[in-house]
Amino acid sequence: MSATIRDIKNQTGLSLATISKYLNGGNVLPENRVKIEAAIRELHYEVNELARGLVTSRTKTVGVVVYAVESLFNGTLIKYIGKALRKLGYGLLICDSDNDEELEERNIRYLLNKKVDGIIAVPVSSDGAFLKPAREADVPVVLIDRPLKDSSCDCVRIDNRQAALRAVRVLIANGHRDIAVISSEREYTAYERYHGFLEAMDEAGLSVPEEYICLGGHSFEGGNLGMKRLLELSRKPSAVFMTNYEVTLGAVMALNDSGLSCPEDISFLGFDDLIMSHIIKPRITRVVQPMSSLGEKAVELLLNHIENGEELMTTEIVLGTGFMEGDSIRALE
Amino acid sequence: MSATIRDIKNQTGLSLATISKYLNGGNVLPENRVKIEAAIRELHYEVNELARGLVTSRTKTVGVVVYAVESLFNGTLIKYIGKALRKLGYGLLICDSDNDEELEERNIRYLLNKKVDGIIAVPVSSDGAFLKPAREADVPVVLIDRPLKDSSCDCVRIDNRQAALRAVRVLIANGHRDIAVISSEREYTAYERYHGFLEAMDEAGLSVPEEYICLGGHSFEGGNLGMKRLLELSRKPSAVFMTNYEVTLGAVMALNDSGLSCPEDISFLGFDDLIMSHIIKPRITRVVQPMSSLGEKAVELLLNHIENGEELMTTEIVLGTGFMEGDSIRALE
DNA sequence: AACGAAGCGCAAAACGTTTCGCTCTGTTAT
DNA sequence: ATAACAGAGCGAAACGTTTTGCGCTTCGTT
Repeated sequence: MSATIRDIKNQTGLSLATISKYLNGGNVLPENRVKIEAAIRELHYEVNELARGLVTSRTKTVGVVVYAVESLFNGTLIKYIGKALRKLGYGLLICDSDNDEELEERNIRYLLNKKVDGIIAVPVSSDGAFLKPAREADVPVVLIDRPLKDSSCDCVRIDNRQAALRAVRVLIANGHRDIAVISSEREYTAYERYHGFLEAMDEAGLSVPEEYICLGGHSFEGGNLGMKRLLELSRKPSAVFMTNYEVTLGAVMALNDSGLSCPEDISFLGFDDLIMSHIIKPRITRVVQPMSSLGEKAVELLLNHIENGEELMTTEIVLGTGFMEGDSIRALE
Repeated sequence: MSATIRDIKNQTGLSLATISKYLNGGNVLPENRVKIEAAIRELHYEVNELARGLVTSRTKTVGVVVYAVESLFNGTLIKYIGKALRKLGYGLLICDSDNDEELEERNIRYLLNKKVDGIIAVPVSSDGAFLKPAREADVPVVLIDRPLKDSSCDCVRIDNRQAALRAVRVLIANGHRDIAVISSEREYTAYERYHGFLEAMDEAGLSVPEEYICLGGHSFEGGNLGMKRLLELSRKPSAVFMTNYEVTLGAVMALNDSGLSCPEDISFLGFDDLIMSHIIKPRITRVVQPMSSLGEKAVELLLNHIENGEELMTTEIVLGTGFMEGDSIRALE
């Protein structure tokens, strides 16, 4: 069908080795370079990556495993990862784990079978077992957003606890004392942000009544139900901290249903700055993650392993977060 | 590193051909089958897809090109496409065209170079030029959502015009006469839905004043600005039809900013049933697309081409739409 | 008992690259 | 002038599969 390196050989009279050398950036005599380039243009030659991969055992493809591909957080991440990867000539093979640990492990195996050069994951599991096949095959892995329990894998993330701590301080500085939190204990990010909240409260000498703590899951439902519960309390909090995008949305919806309004009746502090945050009224004051950097740094880290084979030790990159002021926090007295 | 078919050969004493035949589902003597299976288990053998691909020129990988990977519509589609594909042993290589026709064409070329067996696209372009390289390489393509101008490529989509027509009829049946539309003329889907709207109005003998027609783009901004303009009119419409998800969101936000409310002051008819629709209050009455079927049918169609080489003629699958009642339409008697 | 067909196995040739070890040419340092 | 050496090219062997054509058995039929 399409031209092969052998056709170039026939056309130029050079050997396969020389042409291959040219293709891979080696030095060839200027006259030969000209010949080869002419032949390539003429025959529309393109390297067959499959054949190349077979001998180099490198496919210029990385696998990306996410817990849910339709989540905006992951979609945004995938966009940046893809962009960075393509710039370097790599493609990305996507796998959706559907929040299922078993599927996640199968995905890893699948990608290894496809001979990806590396894997980037936003994992479901926090326990490294699912990465065992990758380690055995010596394929580098970089995690985003969620490190392993034992930190035994490279990871790019934010300092969730610190980000939450600082944000909650703002709430306190605005005079709020009765602050509730809607989060979860299961997911790593949720747990950290929740504990950042507790730390801020503790630091300010404020106590958090049991009923102000809603750990119903880092999901739309979690946020929705949590908020409903809070609004039914006889002594309502003056402010609520919601620890991710979905929870924030769910909570906003619950508020809308209740007839109360923000920030008049209750103040909101949210997390993540994805599309929705702009359209909701009032604009939620929130912690924002550096989405593009998360993706780019992960790619950078992974390619260091792939191309330079850096095996030194596992590195963890912690990026700074931003804070976006909205109109959802009312200053008390 | 890992075991090859040659190791199986040594272990079993059979020839490569026999083992290969077994691997590909051919008939082998029961005793040999047992030997091979034992060896495979023992050596943890797995087919090297690269080598297989080199000789069969099939990679069991399909390329997916979308105009924007972070869009919820595409993310949802990718989830279903991926699921269907994996069931059949195929993987998916994702490319984001970033709404850029030139990048879209480069993406196609890239995928061909990666030797994908087929391509599924939610295209930016409506002109088939970008598919030329795929046609030349004889790689099947299936489009989703947006057919080509000349219908020269397989496509899975809904009947946009019909869906809009029916939906707008509901508005009219509720007593609305002064109906505005926020849409676009550039994108195929927008254009069709807009014309479905016009058809419904025409059918009912209603005229649409110029200023009720906002064609500012199928985007969040388009919806937002369109709605703002409508709300500034001295004679406001009693209802507005918004022709996709982003437009709907933008319009809802504009309404929120205005102090008016839905459905008391104005009625809404939206399009697409993605997460957001649930959290917005009031719940928008809307047209819903069969997201999972769109993805699954596209995969089915593509695999027909890949595995059976069906070349008959281009087929177009048109799926039915649903209608989700919300509380955003006020009945004017 | 002979014969053709069917079933199964084998060796070898592909697929399109990269890489290894070698030769050749020409240049620099002694 | 010569030894040493760097630069560039070459042929051949690899990478791990599938596929093709052919030969051997075995079985059922006449």
